[in-house]
Amino acid sequence: MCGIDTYVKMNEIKTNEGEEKRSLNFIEAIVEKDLAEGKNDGRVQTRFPPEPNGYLHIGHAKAICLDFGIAERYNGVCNLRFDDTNPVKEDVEYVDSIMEDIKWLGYSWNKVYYASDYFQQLFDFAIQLIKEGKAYVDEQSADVIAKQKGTPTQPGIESPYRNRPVEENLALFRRMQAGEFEEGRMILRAKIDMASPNMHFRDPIMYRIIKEHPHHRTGTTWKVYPMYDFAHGQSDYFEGVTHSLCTLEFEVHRPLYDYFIDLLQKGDNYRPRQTEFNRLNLTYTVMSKRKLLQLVKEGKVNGWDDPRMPTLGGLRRRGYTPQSIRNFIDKIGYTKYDGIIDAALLEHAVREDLNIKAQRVSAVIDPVKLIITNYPEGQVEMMDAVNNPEDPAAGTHPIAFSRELYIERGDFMEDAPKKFFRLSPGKEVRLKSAYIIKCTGAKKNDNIEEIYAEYDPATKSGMPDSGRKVKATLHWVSAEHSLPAEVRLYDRLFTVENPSEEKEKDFQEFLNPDSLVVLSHCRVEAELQKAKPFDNFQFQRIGYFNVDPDSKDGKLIFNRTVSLKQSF
RNA sequence: UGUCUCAUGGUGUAAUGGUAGCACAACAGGUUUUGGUUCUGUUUGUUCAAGUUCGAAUCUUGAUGAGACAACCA
Repeated sequence: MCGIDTYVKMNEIKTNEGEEKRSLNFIEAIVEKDLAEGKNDGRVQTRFPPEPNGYLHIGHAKAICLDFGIAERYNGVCNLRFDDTNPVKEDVEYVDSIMEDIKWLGYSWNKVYYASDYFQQLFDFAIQLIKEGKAYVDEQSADVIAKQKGTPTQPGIESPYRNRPVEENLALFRRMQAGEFEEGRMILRAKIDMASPNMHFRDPIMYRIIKEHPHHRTGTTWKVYPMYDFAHGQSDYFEGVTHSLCTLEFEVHRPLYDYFIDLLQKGDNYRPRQTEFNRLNLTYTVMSKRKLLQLVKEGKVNGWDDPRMPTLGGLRRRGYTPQSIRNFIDKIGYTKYDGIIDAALLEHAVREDLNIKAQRVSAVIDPVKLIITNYPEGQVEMMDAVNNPEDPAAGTHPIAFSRELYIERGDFMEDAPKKFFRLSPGKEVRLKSAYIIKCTGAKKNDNIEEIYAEYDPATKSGMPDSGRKVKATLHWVSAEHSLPAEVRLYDRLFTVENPSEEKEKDFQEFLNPDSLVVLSHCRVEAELQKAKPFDNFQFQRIGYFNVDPDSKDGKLIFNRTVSLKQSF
């Protein structure tokens, strides 16, 4: 059995010359060692093996980047294989979405396989094992079998059907496939060791009967379906996978993986090996597919791509770029340590990516009117607004300036404390891309209704006299020339800090009812009329937003990707 | 009274037996037509104990702690 002994010390690894200098993760180290030892004829092949029973989430992205990344790095191939051995849970809808999400992330597979392609081969292999006396048909109920299995600390006991004659097993298994028995009536088990300290060796189930749910690809051809443990390793072997990468919870399955491969292998210079890495855990984030499915089914969210979901579709609608997700995965690395990643790291990754890409536009989320009392009524000036200060080549776009503007309610204070740099009576600020103004007062009626200011014509952006320093710069839109829009600020869907907490309680306790806040009546600059779904923008000083694909004729909806590091 | 796996700042991740580094987070300061960005700096770490060694995060032994495993799920 391998374990720590497969871990390769860095000093045994020689990196190719000219290659960027970065330390190998432990899986790359294993691959390089295998290559150096001439294993598998120098071939590297991986696979990404999702079960088509849900949408891919950020945790899958970690596996995808590894599976495809390893293949890319070592000139190998990575195939997509749908692990569709349980028709009860699976659907073509998921097959399609999974392929789309992988493509969106920027990866392409060599071939698409389905575990169901191997149903005949697996069936034949099962027959072989029965003939060799290594498998038997058990007619006990699930309940009884579970009890006989023992516990992790207590050995199990053997089934009375364990020593059934080979011919009887063979006949029964064939009759199972012929559809002669009801679901749950009997199963095929491997005859291994009911006293093994590894629970998975206590005569694991190889096949069960499923008749009431047709398979999404094979229809009703099959009445018996292989279990994961009897399908996965063999599928790897049939395909020629050399490095079967999976998450830590499959560690205990590896001896069984090896057991079946041993029985299958034909003594060539090839053998698939399973290596486990740590699954992604994110603070505040529920990643369990079962629970995400529940949220969808109970209508707690609007589908799998609801922007509050940690699915790739949800992140996409929220405005995350594929590059930002790949950068994030790259930062967190692969180890065998089961930790929890701070969601701030994911947010940093998208900020970093969007900062260099996103166009800056003006939007006023909570508008209050600002009147420039000394600006001629009816006059309109087109100002040049910088598209992206991080990218001079991005150019500028025009934005209309007029006598009546909107600014953020929060950018004005009647009685400003010392640390408040923005607008208050008697104080000067710059209006971004426009003039320096001085506040002369405000009309109040419970709330501030209008703010008054005078502009200094000599301070127009870009003019010689415009260099005067003021403490703050505000964003604004022209009242007449701006558009109404809807903005959705998403908070965290879950308030759980540690994913292990959710195991203890009903995860719905962690649902945050305020996770979706719709702000209507916001005003955005007219430039945004040109925006297309999924376009990313940085709203000045507010955060990163993307255009929601739900936007309909003229009605703009923006989802917040992430707020700026600090905003006031 | 099981088997397997893991343990490096608050979080994650590096380090041929030889200066414990990087990123995020936090804090402080410079630049700035947005309190953003950017730049600089600061704080915080090898679970414990014994051993081997000139020298241990790294090797050995023993503790301790954490996770996984008892679906006719994957």
